[in-house]
Amino acid sequence: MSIVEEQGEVEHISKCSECSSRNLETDETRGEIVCLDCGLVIEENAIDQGAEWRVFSPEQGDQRARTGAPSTQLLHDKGLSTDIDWQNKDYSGRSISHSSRLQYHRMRKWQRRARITNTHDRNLAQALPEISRIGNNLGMSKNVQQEVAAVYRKALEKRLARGRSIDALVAASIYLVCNMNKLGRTLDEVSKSTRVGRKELTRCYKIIKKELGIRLRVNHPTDFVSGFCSKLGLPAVTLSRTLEIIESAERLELIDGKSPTGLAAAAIYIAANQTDHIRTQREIADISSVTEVTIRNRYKELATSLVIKMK
DNA sequence: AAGACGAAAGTGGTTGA
DNA sequence: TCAACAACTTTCGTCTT
Repeated sequence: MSIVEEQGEVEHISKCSECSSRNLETDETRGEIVCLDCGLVIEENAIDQGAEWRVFSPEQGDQRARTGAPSTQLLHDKGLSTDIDWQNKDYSGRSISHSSRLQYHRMRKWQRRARITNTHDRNLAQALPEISRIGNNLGMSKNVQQEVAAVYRKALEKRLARGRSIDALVAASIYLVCNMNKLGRTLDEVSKSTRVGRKELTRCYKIIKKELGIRLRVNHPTDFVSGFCSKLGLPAVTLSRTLEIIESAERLELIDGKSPTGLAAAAIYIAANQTDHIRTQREIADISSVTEVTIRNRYKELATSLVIKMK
């Protein structure tokens, strides 16, 4: 047995809690662990605990290892500033004299002040914890949160914070990164967990996207399918049937101009019906942020074009 | 009674002049 | 900047199971 196995990995998930299958897949950009047999999302905010560099031999490991935590976008100074220890001890652990103590006290005070100097830093110091908080709330991995922080920094450099609330800019950065990584988070989800209204959110989102010159592929219905199926507790058969339906819809050019969430919801409605895991239009509407009416219209359209008979 | 259906009116976003 | 337009939502009465 190797050393790694002996130590064991804390809380390592090896089995699906639903069907006990060991056929699991880890999606690191999404921060999700998914069961390939029943489609259940077992872990939503998995954190990538590995090192960010790769090692092919023990010597390389020694060479590449370094002291301190890796630099992070999630601290306003990227975790690179100096800390003055709070204990009044010298390097060998002995207490220091009264006059030195006063001197260190003054140094600590100025160090604290010097860290956050300008409005730029102050803004970051407020925004970055917010990104972590909301990111965790939405089940985003640390990697993705870092990406959000990087986008936010760029937005700040372009002076986009002028006259806008920090909250709105944070929310927009989050939504943008979600779209960049095809994480399938809806506008509503982001809006709800950030206290930023839809209108303000889309406004900021567009501005950042334009100013940073970010081009995105338009959201595709398939981006939402696994998330929706999981929320509805649907098995893998239904999931794959849904994907088939969307694929054929795409061939018949029924996709363009329609909302991807609506299409995903309708395809799921049909697939659930066909695979005997029936869900009502209401149930699907609730989790997909589209109305029953839209699901109805879409699924009627799909059913007639694809010649599908419902039970 | 629950779920599905469809009509009608209203809303917000996109496009093109 | 404004009007036209398609997609979508809300609301509500009716039908089906």
